[in-house]
Amino acid sequence: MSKLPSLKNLSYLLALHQEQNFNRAAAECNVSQSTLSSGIQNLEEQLGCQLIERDHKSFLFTALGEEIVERARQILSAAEELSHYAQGQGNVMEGPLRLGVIPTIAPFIIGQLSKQLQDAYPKLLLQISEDTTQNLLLRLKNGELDILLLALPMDIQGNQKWVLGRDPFKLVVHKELADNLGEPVDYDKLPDRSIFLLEKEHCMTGHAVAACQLTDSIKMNPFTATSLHSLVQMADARLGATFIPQMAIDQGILSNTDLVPLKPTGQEASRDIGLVYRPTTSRRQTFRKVAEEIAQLLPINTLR
Amino acid sequence: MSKLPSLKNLSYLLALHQEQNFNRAAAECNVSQSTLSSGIQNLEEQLGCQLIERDHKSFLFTALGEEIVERARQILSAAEELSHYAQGQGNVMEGPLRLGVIPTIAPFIIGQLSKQLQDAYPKLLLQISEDTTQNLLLRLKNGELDILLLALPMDIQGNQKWVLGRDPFKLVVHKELADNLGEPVDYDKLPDRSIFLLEKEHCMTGHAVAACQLTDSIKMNPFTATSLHSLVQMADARLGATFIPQMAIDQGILSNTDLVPLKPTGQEASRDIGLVYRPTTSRRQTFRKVAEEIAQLLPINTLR
DNA sequence: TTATGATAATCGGAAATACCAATTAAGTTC
DNA sequence: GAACTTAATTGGTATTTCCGATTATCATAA
Repeated sequence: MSKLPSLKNLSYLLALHQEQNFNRAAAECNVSQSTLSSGIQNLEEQLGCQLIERDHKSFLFTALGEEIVERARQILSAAEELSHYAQGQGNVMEGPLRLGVIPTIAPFIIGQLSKQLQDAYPKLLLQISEDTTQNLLLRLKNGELDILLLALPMDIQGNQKWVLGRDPFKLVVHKELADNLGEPVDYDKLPDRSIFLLEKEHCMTGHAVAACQLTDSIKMNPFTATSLHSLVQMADARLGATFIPQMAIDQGILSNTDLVPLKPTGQEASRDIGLVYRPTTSRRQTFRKVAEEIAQLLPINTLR
Repeated sequence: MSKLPSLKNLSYLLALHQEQNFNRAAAECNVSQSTLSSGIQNLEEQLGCQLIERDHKSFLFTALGEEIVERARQILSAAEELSHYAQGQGNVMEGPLRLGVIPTIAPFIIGQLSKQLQDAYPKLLLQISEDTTQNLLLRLKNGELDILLLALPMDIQGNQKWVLGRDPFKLVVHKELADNLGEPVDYDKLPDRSIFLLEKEHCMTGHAVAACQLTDSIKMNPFTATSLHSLVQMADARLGATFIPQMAIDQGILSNTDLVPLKPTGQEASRDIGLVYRPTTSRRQTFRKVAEEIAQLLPINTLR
C-alpha cells in the first residue's frame, strides 16, 4: 500500500490554498516558509501527482489539487472533531458549534435558542452567523460553519437536512384595512401593487409567493425591503399589506403597531424550517440534539 | 488548538482493536511491539483520555476508545481514498471497489455486472463478496466493504442508499399444476403447505411474503431451502410452488425445467434493489456510476 | 540599465521523533 | 515452580522535521 499523507502536510496544503502565498501560509501554520514549501513538495511526491503549477515566481492550484484540498478539509475536520470528542471524554454536547441562520429566521429564534441550549448543555459554545442562504451554503462547504438553519424547499447541494417544523405565513395589514378582506384573504379586494415583499436575495419572498398562491400577481409592489421589520413599518404606515412568518409574530414583531395578522389563501401557506449539514460530518449526534431543541421553538414542530 | 493525533498512531489503534493483541497488531503494522505500545500511549496522551483499560496483563477498550476507533476508521479510510484518488490522477473509476451482494441477487447479476464494468471502466477492480444482509452491513461498517447491493425495504442502520430498481416476484409451479390457478394466482387453489420458501436468514422470504400478501398463510411449507436453485428443484419435482424473482428467471434459472412463472397476487409483488454505502464516504461519484451500471441490469430500472 | 523587493526553492545542521532489540514485570499454563 | 505469554520500559540508533541562511527568479522602481 502506498504511504498516506500526513495530517500536517495536508494542513499546510489547506493553509496555502487559503492564503495563496507561501509566507503567509507558513505563518498561519506557525512554521517557517521552507518547512511549508518542502511539506508541499513532500505531499506531491507521496501522492504521486502535481497539486500546484509553479510559475517560477507564483503558483496556481491544479484541478486535481483543488479536489485534494476539498478532501483534505474533510479529513482534517474529522480529525479535529475526534480530538475534541476525546478531550470532552465523549461528551458530544461540548465545545464550539458554529450555526448559520438566515435573516428571516435569526432575530426570532436565536435569543430563546441560545438560552435553551445554554441551560440544557452548558458546555456547548454556540456561535451564530447571520447571512443569506447562498453565502451560508458556501461557508458550510468550506468548513467555516457546522450547521445551517434554513427555510425549505431549497437546493441544499450535496448536503443533508432534517425538516424541523413549519412556519405559517400571515398576511399583515393595518387594522382599518382588514375588515372587508375575509379569511382566508381574498387578494382581489386588495389594491394593485399593495403587497410589499423582501429583496430577492431573501428566499422568503419566493416561499411566500409560492405558498400563498401569489404567482405573478399584479398585487405585488415592485419596491422591496431588506428586513421584516421594514415591511412591518411600511404596512403600519398604511402603504399596503405584507407577509410575515408566524414565528416573527410570536416574537412580538407586531406589538406597538396597529397591524393585524390574517390567514392568507393557500392550503399550506407556510415555509418549512430545516437544519442542513455536510454529509461527511461526524457530529450527527450533536446536531440531532440541537435539532430537537430548535424544533421545540417553531410554531409547528414536525421533527420525528 | 490541541495537537492532532497522527494517522500512524490511529492506524496502530485500529490494528490493536482488530487483533486485540499488541504483538499481532504490531506485526500487522510492520513495526515492533514496543513501537506500537508507545504509539498507543502517545495517542492517549495527545487525546487526553484513556482508550484502553490495562488489566495488568491484558487490556480492554473503553467505551470512549471504541468510539474513537470508529472515527479513526473513517479518517483513515478517507485518507486512503484521497491517496488513491491522487494516484489515479483524479480518475474516480480506478482502483479496488469492494462490493457486497446478497445470495438472492448475486448469482443473477455479477456475471453481467463484472463484464459491463470491465468494459466501461477497465481500471476499476471489482471485488465481490456474497453474504447475508446482516453480515454485509457489519462488514460495511468496519470498512471491509465499500458498497452493498441489497433488497429493500431493510433497516440499513446509519447508512445511506439509492434505490436502483424493482424486481418482480413470480410464483413458479410445475406446468401440469398451473392450468387452474389463473393470474394473478388464487392461492386458495393451491394445497395447504405447498409453498416453499428460503431460510429466514434470507431477507427474500420476508419480502416475498409481504409483497405477495401471504402473511401467516397456512399455504406455506415449514421446510426451508438455502438457495433459489434448491427451491426450483423442489418445484420441478412437483413438491409444490415457490417464489422466484424475475432477475433469476431472466438469467435462465427455469431452463431445463418444466416450471412456469405466474403473476402472484399483490399490487406490487416485487422487491426493491438498492445500493447502500456509508454516509461518511468520499467516493459518492464512483458509487453513483456503479449504481447506474447496475440499474441497467435490473428488470425495472427506477434510478433517477 | 541597474537597484530593490518579493517570491519560492534549496541547503546544511540542529533538534525532535520514531523505531528497534533487549529487558523487565506480571500473569497463565502445564 | 518452570516455561510461556503478554504489555511496558529502557537505551541507543536512525530517521525525520524543522529552521535559518542562501539562492534563483521575477516585477518594479529608480
